[in-house]
Amino acid sequence: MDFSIGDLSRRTGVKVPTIRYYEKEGLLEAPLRSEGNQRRYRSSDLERLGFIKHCRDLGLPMPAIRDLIDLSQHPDKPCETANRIAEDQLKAVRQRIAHLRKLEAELKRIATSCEGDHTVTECNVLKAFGDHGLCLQEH
Amino acid sequence: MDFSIGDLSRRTGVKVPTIRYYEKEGLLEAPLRSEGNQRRYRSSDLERLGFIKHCRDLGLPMPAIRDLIDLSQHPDKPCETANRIAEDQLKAVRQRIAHLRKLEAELKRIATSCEGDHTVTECNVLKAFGDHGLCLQEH
DNA sequence: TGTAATTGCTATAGCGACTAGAGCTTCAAG
DNA sequence: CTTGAAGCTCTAGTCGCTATAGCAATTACA
Repeated sequence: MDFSIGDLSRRTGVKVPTIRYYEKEGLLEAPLRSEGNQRRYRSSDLERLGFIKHCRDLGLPMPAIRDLIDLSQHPDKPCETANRIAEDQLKAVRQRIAHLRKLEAELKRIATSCEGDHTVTECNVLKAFGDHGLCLQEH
Repeated sequence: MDFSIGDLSRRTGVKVPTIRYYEKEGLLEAPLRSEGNQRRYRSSDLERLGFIKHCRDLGLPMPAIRDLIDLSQHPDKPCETANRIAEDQLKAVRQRIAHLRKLEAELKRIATSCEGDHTVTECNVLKAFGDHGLCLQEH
């Protein structure tokens, strides 16, 4: 019913300094302290931190997480904002995948352009790194 | 035959402060200066900056670019290092794609979990963001 | 109860790769 | 010759942590 910051860390997989950082940034509320000034958390904090962790794992930036937390404090509001955040993040992830796929294609070409042992002067890899014109597509 | 930093910027698409930053970091050599202390570049600098730009566009971190530049200064060395850098980057890109694909799947599920108008209390999107247990796979 | 190991505290600085701003000087065009 | 754009240096900010220093509190075990 009452965890140290280390307990919280072990249970969520979020590192101790990161937990303190989240508190400073206002994602976690400042908890009560022990007589010796150490943080003492309750299970609601554990839940909150788990929420944050999952969101971070999904790639949400901290302002988006803040918005979601604010939203969850107002149970009667419509949940459009949550939907929009999820959709925006999905779009962002898809864009990043598309970009990385292009990079993958170029890097595959570059990495296989230099067969066998060469010296630097004749190295196609170095040439390919230097010359955007050799690329198959924009990236 | 002799460019200002702005010329260099326009020709390569690298922003002016970024060019100065590359110089500070040793990726670009410090160029000669005009009488009024402004940087004057030659076409070799243009080439070098183009190389750096292309590498950055391909996602190479600056230390890898430094290694490639060092390598290109020693034309007689074997080009293994260049090959390794290209392969490492290709591997890294593929890993990131794999990770983002998992995120994409989860976010798709989350973003479509809440049909129609709800209030926050009944919002499946918020629930899904909070609960890793609902995920279809690890991510 | 003593003490040693572990965990906790605050505050500050560093990471990577820029980007923004302040306050000044130089340059190019008309 | 003036005006406005472009250049200069230096510092600080971005994001999401992570590391370090130098302490204080807690816990485990003898």
